Amino acid sequence: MSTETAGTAPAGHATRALVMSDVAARAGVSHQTVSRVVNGHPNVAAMTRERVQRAIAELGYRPNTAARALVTGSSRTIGLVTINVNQYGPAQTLIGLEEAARAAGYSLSVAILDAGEFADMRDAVDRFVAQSVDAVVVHTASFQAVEALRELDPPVPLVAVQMGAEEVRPTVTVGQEAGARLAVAHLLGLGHRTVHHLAGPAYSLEAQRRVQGWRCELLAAGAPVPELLHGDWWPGSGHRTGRLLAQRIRDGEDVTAVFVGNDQMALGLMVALHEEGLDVPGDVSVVGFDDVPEAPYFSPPLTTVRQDFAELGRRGVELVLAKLAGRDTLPDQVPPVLVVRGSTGPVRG
Amino acid sequence: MSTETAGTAPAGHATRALVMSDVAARAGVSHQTVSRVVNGHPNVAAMTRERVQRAIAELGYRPNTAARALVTGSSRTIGLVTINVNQYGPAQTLIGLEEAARAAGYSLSVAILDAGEFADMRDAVDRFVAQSVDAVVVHTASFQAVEALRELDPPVPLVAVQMGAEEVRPTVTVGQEAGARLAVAHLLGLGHRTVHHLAGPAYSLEAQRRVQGWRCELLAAGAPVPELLHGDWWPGSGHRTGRLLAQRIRDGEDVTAVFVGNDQMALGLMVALHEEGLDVPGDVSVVGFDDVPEAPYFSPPLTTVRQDFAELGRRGVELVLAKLAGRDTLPDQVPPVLVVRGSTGPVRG
DNA sequence: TCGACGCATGTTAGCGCTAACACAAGTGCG
DNA sequence: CGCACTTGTGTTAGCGCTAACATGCGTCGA
Repeated sequence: MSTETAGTAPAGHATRALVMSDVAARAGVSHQTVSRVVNGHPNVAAMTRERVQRAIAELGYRPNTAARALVTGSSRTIGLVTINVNQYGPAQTLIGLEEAARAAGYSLSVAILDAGEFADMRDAVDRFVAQSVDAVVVHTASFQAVEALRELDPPVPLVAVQMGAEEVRPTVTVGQEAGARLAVAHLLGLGHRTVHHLAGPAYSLEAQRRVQGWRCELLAAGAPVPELLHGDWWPGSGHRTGRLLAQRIRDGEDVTAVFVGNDQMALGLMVALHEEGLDVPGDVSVVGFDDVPEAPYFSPPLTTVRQDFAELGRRGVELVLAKLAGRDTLPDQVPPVLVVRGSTGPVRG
Repeated sequence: MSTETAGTAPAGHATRALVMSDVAARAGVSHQTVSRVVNGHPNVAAMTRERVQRAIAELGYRPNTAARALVTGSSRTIGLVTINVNQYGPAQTLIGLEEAARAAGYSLSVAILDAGEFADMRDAVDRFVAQSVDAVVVHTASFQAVEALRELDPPVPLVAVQMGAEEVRPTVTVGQEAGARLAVAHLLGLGHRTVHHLAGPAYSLEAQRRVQGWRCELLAAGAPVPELLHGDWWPGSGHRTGRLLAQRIRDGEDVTAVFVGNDQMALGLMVALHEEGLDVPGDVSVVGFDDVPEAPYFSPPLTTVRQDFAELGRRGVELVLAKLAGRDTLPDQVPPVLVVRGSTGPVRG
């Protein structure tokens, strides 16, 4: 038998040009049979299958993704459009997504947008489509991005993650409103007459959702709704707002509790309050949002709303898989959890 | 002339099956001419080129990446193997990489390893090779990962970023030793007799490099080299070490300056020192590493060594492009910078 | 006993693109 | 004025794989 004629590259690891027919030759079958084995088709004799698998293992063969993508139209890749991966949340979500995608046999291709701009978004999605991705996951939460998404109609499933705009598409979100209400309820429960809110930037849907939750909970409790404050997610804006609030307190305004849109701003805010001679939580209670790993080590340790970002990513992939399998899907929500630490306390009698 | 016969999908955005010959038909040329225009070949008449470009624009055509990859063997994609993207540094580097890659017309495909294990690393690189990536960038710094890399010999350029093992391959790093020496020199310059060091985990090459820098600088200054302490990069381990050091100080040990392997551990450490009634920088000066965005808002604001992670990513791509262009490359270093804030001060007289 | 059927496998076509060659028309030079 | 050479364009082959059809053989019910 001329089965072993493929003896040119036995355990090759330097020059790779292994193709399916190399494996076929070694196993003494046709390339199609190798293809069947690789793809798990049922009608292959057990012995043949084994022989082919051995040949694959011995040669270290991997099917060429491009060829496969060309003929099937699928590259077993998911495209991710995201922003601000330097922030804790998006980074964690990325990890969850990649892990779940890989577990399901998909690769992850990423595009990081500078701003959630229409053109960038469209371009990123177009690129992914040209790459024959099987699905696109969008992880951004600006109004612009949502607008851009509405105009888009890619020929592959598109799922949104943490968009704050559940109506748009199949979406997974952490319940932003629910989280905000948790925070506000906690503070009101401690006896605070009302709760101020330092929100994220106006373009952010997530920020807006948290504002809604904050307002609802206040209204539900019959508490007055103070003027809304805006930051940019970064510590510096929290710091500036802290100074501002301290000034207002000196002016006699009744500020005893602040719900801050994320942990980083909460950090800046608490530092500013300290600098102004105010005690947290003695004078002002502070609640953050996210529960970053550093939060327990802020001074004082930050009470915050935990979002399970990695789970968000995982569910995003689940949603993708469901869509690809043709199953119909409902918007999904990961519930937020309030983590009480030292930055909140009863209102000073 | 039957130039306009491709009138089926004029401004299509729903069902996409646009291929090169659609464009060719619309422009009244052969598909090869379209290919030439798309790829910028010189021998195309200006008028023809323009006509084709108009057809492309009108139809919204994008060449199919898979088909291109199949024939050229290049997918204009860079594969990134990375770890711990939830940490500030790797996340920033990812951003820098993606941005630079996209600017150069490359996509970025990512694999995030749970641990820098041999099998995982090999698997990730193999997957990338099967995907016809043009190059692989490895961003991890464990000994295991470096070992795995040594065994690997992928048929595409492989560049390492921040590996702490410059000898292995073309590499870009932030000067870890230089950064550590900066920190130690700063503290010694403030009059501290010696500097303790809370290092990152033992498996980390970066951590080891910083240890080397710390030790060298101490030896060069003729200062005693205290026992090395190890953490795991996270705030909790900094906190535990802070308690430990406080105990030692109570026991009479001479600890007035600590150089900590990253900012997160420095945060935990400072908090523990406070809890134990010690003042920073009054009793103990602390220097971190990384300069995370929160560092200016720690209590006290953290003196730290800034690494330009995004620049690292950008240079990584530069190195890739250089390799692809056949240019030979030297290991590259991004210089670290000491940022002095409030956590360091002169030794208490 | 024989045709219908199922199973294991082989053969062929073609996914959308680029590379290599083919060819017609124009250009320059001895 | 013809030959080499350039320029613009078309035609053909084939990248590595999967889908669809073809084939050959054993099994079973009528």
